[in-house]
Amino acid sequence: MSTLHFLSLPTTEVATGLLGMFLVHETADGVTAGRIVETEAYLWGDPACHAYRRKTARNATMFGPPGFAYVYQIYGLHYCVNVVTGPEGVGEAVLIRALEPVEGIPLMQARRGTTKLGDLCKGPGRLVQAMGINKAMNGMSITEPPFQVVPATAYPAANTSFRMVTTTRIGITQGADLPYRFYVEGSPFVSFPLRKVTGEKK
DNA sequence: GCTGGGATCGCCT
DNA sequence: GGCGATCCCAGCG
Repeated sequence: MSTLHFLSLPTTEVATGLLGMFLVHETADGVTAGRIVETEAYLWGDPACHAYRRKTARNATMFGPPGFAYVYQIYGLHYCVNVVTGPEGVGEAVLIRALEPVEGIPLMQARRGTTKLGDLCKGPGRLVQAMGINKAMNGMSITEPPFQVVPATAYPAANTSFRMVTTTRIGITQGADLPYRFYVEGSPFVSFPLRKVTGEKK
């Protein structure tokens, strides 16, 4: 199954399936890559979803076809990156919340201003900074270079089995009880391991 | 045309 | 664990 085909699956399947896959960004400064260890799904009809009310200039990317990056600014100073899912016309996406640093760690350290491995990509704003993602990348394809999601098979050394934990999402007020957050059990790179756990599988 | 709130982070205690 | 930084835009008028 191609990456684009995978990203065309229902949003919660994409959110869970992205765990263990890799996010790769090639820039003039070098390549950075990380294993996705934490995601959140934002669905149609979900009050926490940016596309809940209607299509606007800010959330327009979410209404486009799947396989593109939705980058937005939060709290005036941080950025978050999502993978757009759902068919064109439907505003759904998966927020990437944490990565395990895999490639280009010195570059991540320089961008983040810290050498501590556990602080490089733990949290949506941090991973955006570590990967060199910026708001100009809103609407960019996330299935081909220089910015792409790649299957775990691309990094066999880091392709280890894991169990998935399902919890409620972080930092939202609307839809706070919905079980749409997923992470790799036991990973030290997950942003908030302790949270209301609603399920576990895989 | 104004106002308030938000899918966060880092520094302080 | 608490709080300040700081900006885009939706909602209302």
